[in-house]
Amino acid sequence: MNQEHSVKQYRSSRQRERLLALLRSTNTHPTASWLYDRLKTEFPNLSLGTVYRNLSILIEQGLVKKIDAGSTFDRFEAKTTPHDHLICKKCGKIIDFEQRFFPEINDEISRSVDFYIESHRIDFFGTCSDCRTIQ
Amino acid sequence: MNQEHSVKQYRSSRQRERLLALLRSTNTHPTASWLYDRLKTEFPNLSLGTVYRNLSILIEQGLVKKIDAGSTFDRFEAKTTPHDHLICKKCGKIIDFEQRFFPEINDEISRSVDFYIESHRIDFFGTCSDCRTIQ
DNA sequence: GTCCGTGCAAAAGCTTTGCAGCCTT
DNA sequence: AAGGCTGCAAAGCTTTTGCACGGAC
Repeated sequence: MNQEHSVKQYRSSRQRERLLALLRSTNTHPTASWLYDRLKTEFPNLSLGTVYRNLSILIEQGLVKKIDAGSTFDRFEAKTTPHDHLICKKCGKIIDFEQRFFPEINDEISRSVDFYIESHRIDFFGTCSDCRTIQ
Repeated sequence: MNQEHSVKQYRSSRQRERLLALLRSTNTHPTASWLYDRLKTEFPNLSLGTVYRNLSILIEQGLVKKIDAGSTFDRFEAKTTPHDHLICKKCGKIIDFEQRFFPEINDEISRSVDFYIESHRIDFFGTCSDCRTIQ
C-alpha cells in the first residue's frame, strides 16, 4: 500500500451514479444547487449534503472537476479532456474552449522554476455573444 | 458622463490608504483576515467589514485584484503588471510568475470565437520547493 | 452641512459535518 | 455482519449588509 496515495475504496450508490450521469449529460457547468434540484425529482429525499459529499468523492476519483469562476459558489464539470474556459462576466456563463495552448507548458515551466507543476488552468473573462446583443 | 463606466468618486480614508500600502508591501497574496490582523495594530477598532468594503473599492479602481486559488477564501494582490501564478496545492502558497505566455492571446481568441475577451488568468498548480523538501 | 466611510453586530450564502439508520459488499 | 452512504439538521466560515456615528470635503 502506498501511504501517500492510497486509493480509498468506495461503495457504489445510485445517488452518485446518477449525479455523475447528470454532470456528463450537460455542458452547462452546473452548481451544486442546480444538480440537487435536478436529482431531487429522482430522489425526493435527496439532501444537499449528499450532493456535496458525492461531488467531493467524484473529484477525488478524478471524474469531476471544480471550476472557480469568480462567483461566490462553485461550478462543476465532468469533462475530462483538457480544455480552457470562456467565462462571461455579465451572466456567469461558462463556455468550453477546445483550442488549448501550450499542451507542454507544465513541463516547460517546471524545468525553469523551482516548482513542480502538475496542472494548469487558463480562463478567459469577457462578454458572451448573448450578453453583447442584449447590451 | 459615460453611463456604463462612470467612475464613482470616493473620499480618502486612512484605513483604505494603509490597506493599499500594506498590500503593496508584500508579495504573499494575503487573505482579508491577514490584512485585518495586520491593520488592527494600527487601527485597534478596525472591523473586518471595513477591510472587505475597501478591498472591493480598490478592486473597482483597478488597484487590487482578487485571486481565486481554489480555497474557501479569497486572496488579494496589489500587483498591477501582468503575471501568472504558481499555486502550491499542499500549503496554498502563491508565487508570482513573471514569464507570461501569449500576451496577445486575448485578441487572438476574440477573433476566433464569438466571445469578447477582456482578460485572462493562467494558474499553475503543483508543489512548491518548500513542500517538496519536507515531503 | 453633506453624505461617505467606519465600527459593530447581525445576516447571508455556500459548504461541511455529526448522527442514527439504511444499503452495499 | 461491517461499515460506507444517506437524510436531516445544525454548525462553520467567509463575505455582505443595516444602522448610527464620526470624519472628509
